[in-house]
Amino acid sequence: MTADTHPSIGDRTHELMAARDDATCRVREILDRVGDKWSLAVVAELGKEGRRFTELKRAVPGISQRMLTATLRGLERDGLVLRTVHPVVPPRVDYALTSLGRTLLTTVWALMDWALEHIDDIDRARSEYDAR
Amino acid sequence: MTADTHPSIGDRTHELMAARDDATCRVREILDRVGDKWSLAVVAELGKEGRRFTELKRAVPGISQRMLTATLRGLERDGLVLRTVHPVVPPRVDYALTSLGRTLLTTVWALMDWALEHIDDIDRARSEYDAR
DNA sequence: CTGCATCCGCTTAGATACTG
DNA sequence: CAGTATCTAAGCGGATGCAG
Repeated sequence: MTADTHPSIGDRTHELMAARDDATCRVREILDRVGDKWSLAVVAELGKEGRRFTELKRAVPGISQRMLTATLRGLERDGLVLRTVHPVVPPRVDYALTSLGRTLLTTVWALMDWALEHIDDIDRARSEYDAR
Repeated sequence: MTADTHPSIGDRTHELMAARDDATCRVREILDRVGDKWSLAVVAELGKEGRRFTELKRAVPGISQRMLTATLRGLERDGLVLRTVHPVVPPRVDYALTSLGRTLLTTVWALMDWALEHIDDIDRARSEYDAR
């Protein structure tokens, strides 16, 4: 299957681009993890402080139980969120960002800054485009 | 940031969190724009240099004509990509990042750095989680 | 309280064929 | 070369009911 049928691009260029292509690929993986509908909101919420399940549900408007559970599971699986179960009745489960999760939060804030800085430009571009 | 020392949810806390909630919301908008399956790869590709349609199709493995068109339209609509049509036969259309698009690229690179730096941690966390 | 199981509609995106 | 149009399959996510 893997036949070298793409000699169109020069070898040197290919090598030089390899690192960045790889990075692009990795970023896709990252975006696949945090780019879904709810992960970012949950991470941002947990960035404020650790929360319980129901607190999170209240804090993230519009999220369903099902999606909150799924989102937390995914984040926990990726080592971004720590889940702590207290063996009491009624059940109590605390969620908090891990150190890895906090480094992500920092990076995400950079994206937030970009968003806040340029959202107006994008909205304007959109309006102009849609006007045609 | 939060001068309020009480962790209870009150009006002041709500106000103080409004800015960050808003930022979270904005980032969701941004992620809705660039967080799809192909936008980032296309932006990264255009970050190297301007490209023609078919060149991009070759440069982004796996993308279909349909999705490349849709992705480029979206990026153009948001003012991130400039589309230049040359009235010649056969048709020639060049795509390039706008200055706004380049600022995004810079931010995306920050995310790339994070990805490259922590992807191993995530993979490890995943493996450990899946082992259970 | 904190989930899991099920059903189901909607959106997304891949494949394919066609056009200027 | 650079798209558009149509069909279809897969997956996301919402609502609801049940359980430990």
